Amino acid sequence: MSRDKGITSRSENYAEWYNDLVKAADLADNSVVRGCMVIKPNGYAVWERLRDALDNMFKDSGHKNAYFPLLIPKSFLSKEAEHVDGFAKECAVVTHHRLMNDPNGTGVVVDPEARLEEELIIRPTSETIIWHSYKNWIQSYRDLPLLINQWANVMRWELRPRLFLRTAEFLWQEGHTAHATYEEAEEETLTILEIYRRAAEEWMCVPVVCGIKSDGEKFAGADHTYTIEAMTQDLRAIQAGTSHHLGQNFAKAFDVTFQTKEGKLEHVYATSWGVSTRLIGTLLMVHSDDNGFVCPPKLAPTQLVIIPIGRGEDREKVIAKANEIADQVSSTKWAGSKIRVEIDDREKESPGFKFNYWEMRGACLRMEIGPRDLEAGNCVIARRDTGDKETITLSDVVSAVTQGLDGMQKNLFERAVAMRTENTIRVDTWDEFQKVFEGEGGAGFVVAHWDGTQETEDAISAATKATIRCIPLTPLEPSDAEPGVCVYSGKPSKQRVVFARAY
RNA sequence: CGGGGCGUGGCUCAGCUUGGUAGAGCGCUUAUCUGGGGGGUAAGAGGUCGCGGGUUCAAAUCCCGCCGCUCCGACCA
Repeated sequence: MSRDKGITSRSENYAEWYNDLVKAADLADNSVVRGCMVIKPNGYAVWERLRDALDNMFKDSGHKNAYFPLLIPKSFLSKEAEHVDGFAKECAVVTHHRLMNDPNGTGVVVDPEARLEEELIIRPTSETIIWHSYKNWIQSYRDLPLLINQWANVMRWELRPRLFLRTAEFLWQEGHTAHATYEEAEEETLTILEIYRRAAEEWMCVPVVCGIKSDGEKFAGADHTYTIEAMTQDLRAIQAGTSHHLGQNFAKAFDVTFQTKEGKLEHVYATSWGVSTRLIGTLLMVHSDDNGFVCPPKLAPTQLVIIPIGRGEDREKVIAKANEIADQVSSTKWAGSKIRVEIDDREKESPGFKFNYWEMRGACLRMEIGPRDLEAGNCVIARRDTGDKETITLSDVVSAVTQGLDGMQKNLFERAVAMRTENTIRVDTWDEFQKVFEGEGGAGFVVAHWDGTQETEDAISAATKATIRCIPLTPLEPSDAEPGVCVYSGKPSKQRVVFARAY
């Protein structure tokens, strides 16, 4: 009885599949305002888990949360030259503070009398407003390091929005730290990069390449940028998180100095780092399938769904048993929190409908229990990632569930690693390089030598639409770190870098 | 900013060429049978046809103007 699932298959149209998936999994809607996104409870639940995991790691490494305001004076943006270049083109601007009834008709219009003396921008990122504060917060070396994070929304006026991957408004965290030395700031950026790697790999089951961005791809206003890069099922790269060493650029722009032990006045060194709701998009693109959302157990809103089967007297008995099992399982802890269980006892929907429904929504494990099972003292547990069904005795339910969750968390990561490994290739000639990127879609990670120049990077990108995703911190294979010759220019190259088409 | 496409129940769309009482599927409500991979039957509810003007006895349909959305291109820590 396989019917149209309502989700376009990945092979048919990957972009369409993604859109269908977000809808079918009930994660988010487009808002009436282009580019803005309504995050629905099922989607927000995933974000909350991820946010909590990250927040704990930030706190454990000495960071404190604070909150800086949404609106920034327009003049602040231009204090750091590269920064304004990077963001000016995508800023929403507040020009007025009042509306009035339309004198010529119905509705309201902007009151021309209420123009702001200085226009405000809605933060595209908060460096400027934060460094304005830091100037007053920091006087002595004793005030350092200053380790602050904030959870906030930001707005970048995107012309080509896609739910979660690129929206005009998005949720994120942005860390902003100040340090006495370059080296300390460097250590901070790498500490955070490691936290991002762990969030991706240990929570999201998404393997990432940790690396440094080329100058062309670094953050506007940074000295250098570190990144974690993941590979999606359509073989593109996606930048999942960045950590920037800002040098003294912002300290100089906002005149943030501190007095050293020796009594000298010096500019502080800064970092900033962020991950956003784009991580949800990354998660979807890496694991989900043609039946819907596949969610790593640690992040899943529903880890076990129980579907009671049967009618009349049977139904009552089965539901009673289901509740008993749900209580037992949900009082058990897995990976540090109580197992999230739901019983789908809706009467009208058929069992088959519910199977599909929960698969779309990303439930990790499904328990089917009916009159036949009750008599035999059994139930059936199915796993979302593999589709495997197993009959188990009721006394083993708790261990079967925890093993199922363990197995799925492990399998998703291993599967993603395998996909990445299969689609990472080494290329040494320009002919071959171009051939790999023929056509429109992703072509995996291409690990090739690069002469280190911006001109070459631009030329390669213009010819193939592939960009340098990063220079890996740890070579993917030991030989990647050996010198060679640039795949494009033939000039000397220190090591191989990762090229890909990117989101 | 350039080029295409589309606006009709909650959703997806048909109807428009050739003007004549607004339709289908899905979803929703109620009843009933059903139930281990998207069930069946029956009865219902729900629409100023994007907005404004024009032509006409009569406009979802023809004409003019506007608005909105969307796709492609350009752009994008």
